[in-house]
Amino acid sequence: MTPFTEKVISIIRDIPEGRVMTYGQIASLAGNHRAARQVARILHSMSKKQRLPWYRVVNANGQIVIKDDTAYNEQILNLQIEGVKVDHNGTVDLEKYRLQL
DNA sequence: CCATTGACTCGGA
DNA sequence: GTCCGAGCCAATG
Repeated sequence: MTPFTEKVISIIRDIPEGRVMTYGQIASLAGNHRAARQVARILHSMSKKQRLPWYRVVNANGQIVIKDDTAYNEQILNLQIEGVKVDHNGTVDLEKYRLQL
């Protein structure tokens, strides 16, 4: 692991309910604003081994972009449970739910 | 160890 | 609004 990875994980764990963050935002906080992809990758691999609210992470457009359909639906479901509205495109209102720092 | 991949992002046309 | 190209770098094989 790298400090970057751990930082990303801790940041994600701190995302409160009903809020979301973008990959780029997290990457930036973790030290590399260009490591958005790694953030995504970390989620992909870590979510299998740890409990992370990975579903609170969306891309820069507030849209859920994920290949695995099962996880995709799961993400939307979890967000809705927390009160985040997701439209039929799998997009959330960033202006409203994005966690500002 | 080297090569490929990818839940991304940004800027330009 | 769209499409394209390039950057970035950890994880995987």
